[in-house]
Amino acid sequence: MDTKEHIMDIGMKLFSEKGFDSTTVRDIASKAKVNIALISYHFGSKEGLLKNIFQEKALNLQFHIWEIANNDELNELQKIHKIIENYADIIFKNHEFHKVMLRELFSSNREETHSDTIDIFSENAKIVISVIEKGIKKKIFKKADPELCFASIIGTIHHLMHSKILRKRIFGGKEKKDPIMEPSFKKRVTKHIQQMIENHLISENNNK
Amino acid sequence: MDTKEHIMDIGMKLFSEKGFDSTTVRDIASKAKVNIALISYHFGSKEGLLKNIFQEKALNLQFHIWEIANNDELNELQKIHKIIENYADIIFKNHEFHKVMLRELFSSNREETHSDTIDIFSENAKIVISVIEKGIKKKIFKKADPELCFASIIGTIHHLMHSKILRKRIFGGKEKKDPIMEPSFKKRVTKHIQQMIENHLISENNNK
DNA sequence: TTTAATATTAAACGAATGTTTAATTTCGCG
DNA sequence: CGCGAAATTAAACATTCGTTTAATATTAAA
Repeated sequence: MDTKEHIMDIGMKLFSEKGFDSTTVRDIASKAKVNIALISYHFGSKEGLLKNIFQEKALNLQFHIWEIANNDELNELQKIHKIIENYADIIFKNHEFHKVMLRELFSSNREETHSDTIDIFSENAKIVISVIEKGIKKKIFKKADPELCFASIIGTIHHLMHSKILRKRIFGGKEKKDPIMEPSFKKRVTKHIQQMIENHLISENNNK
Repeated sequence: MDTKEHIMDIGMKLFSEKGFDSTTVRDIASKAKVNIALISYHFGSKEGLLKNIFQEKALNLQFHIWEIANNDELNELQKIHKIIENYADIIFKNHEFHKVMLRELFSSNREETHSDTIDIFSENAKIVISVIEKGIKKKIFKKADPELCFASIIGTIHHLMHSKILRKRIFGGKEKKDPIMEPSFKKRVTKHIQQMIENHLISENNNK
């Protein structure tokens, strides 16, 4: 049973690096040092492996946004801050699987994983957007574009997750090493997005 | 010679929809209603077709960021605004090819197009970042994270470009149609990013 | 019209893909 | 130990992929 987990681990890594279609079962088998047939044996098929990975890893990627949005002890600004922190936490922690998910979101080659991902994303989007809308209604926030605020929050994180090379080049310092594992980088990203969104939603600088 | 252009057009559309690896030469040939052999005949190979598309379309995607950054008649805030407008203009106008480029950026399966894209992106990044840094030095901008500001600008646009389905769901209104061709949508995106970045870089709300 | 280069076609090619088969090994349990 | 189920293996499988071939059609110039 250890083999199954091992294959899923290697598979996820390769899928996140090269994409599902460009990863062959022979790639996975050789890197995992198991026989090719084991992928079909354990998961039915290559796509079955992907679905298994989704089923197991998607649980780790549950954003508890709904709970934050419905926490009466927080005002809307605090909610947005918490949501941003939560997003960054979870995505950084699961960045490999998250990249697999993003790929499934952006291509529609496999219907099931594609629509699963869409559901997760648009569900979260709706919640965040409604929090911003409520903040605007309460006049805690000034007028803004809630849908695009969400796009900026999630888009910033995605952009940093997506390309390891760009990340190294721009944030890796002189040694050009990948900063994604450093806690300071996650903090830096979180703080930037929080400040940017707060400045945008709160500041008095009401340039129409 | 018309055939060549036609194949490139169909190829770009399919590459942007399904990705290079998942698009077969038979897909392209049947959708373009030409013989399969013509792709190899005209472009040498499937990858040759991609490179040809890059060579032709990348010219349309030249961001004139350098010119904006070195325009002495603009202050740093105006430069940033113009750069954002320029980005949105060009990417919206070439969103299909831009998606192909993003895919090449995010996967490293084809060395040439991959590194080409990296160069374009990191070059632009450096220019935008240096403009923000200069603005901070001049005290036009308050302290901020220039690298992450760039990530937010480009990440917001990318996020909107990348998934047609999410775009329809969130911005398509009740009919759920793709807003990407509507000029009002581009304006809306441009204005949002400009305001957000301005609020972030200018506002007096100096939290932290 | 003739001719040679170019463009297009149908068919086949070899290589690589995901999957299956059948034999073998490993393992848990009486 | 002995036995049956599960795991693993090597080999072959059919299919699909990008590409090539050789024949035909089209074009443009002499």
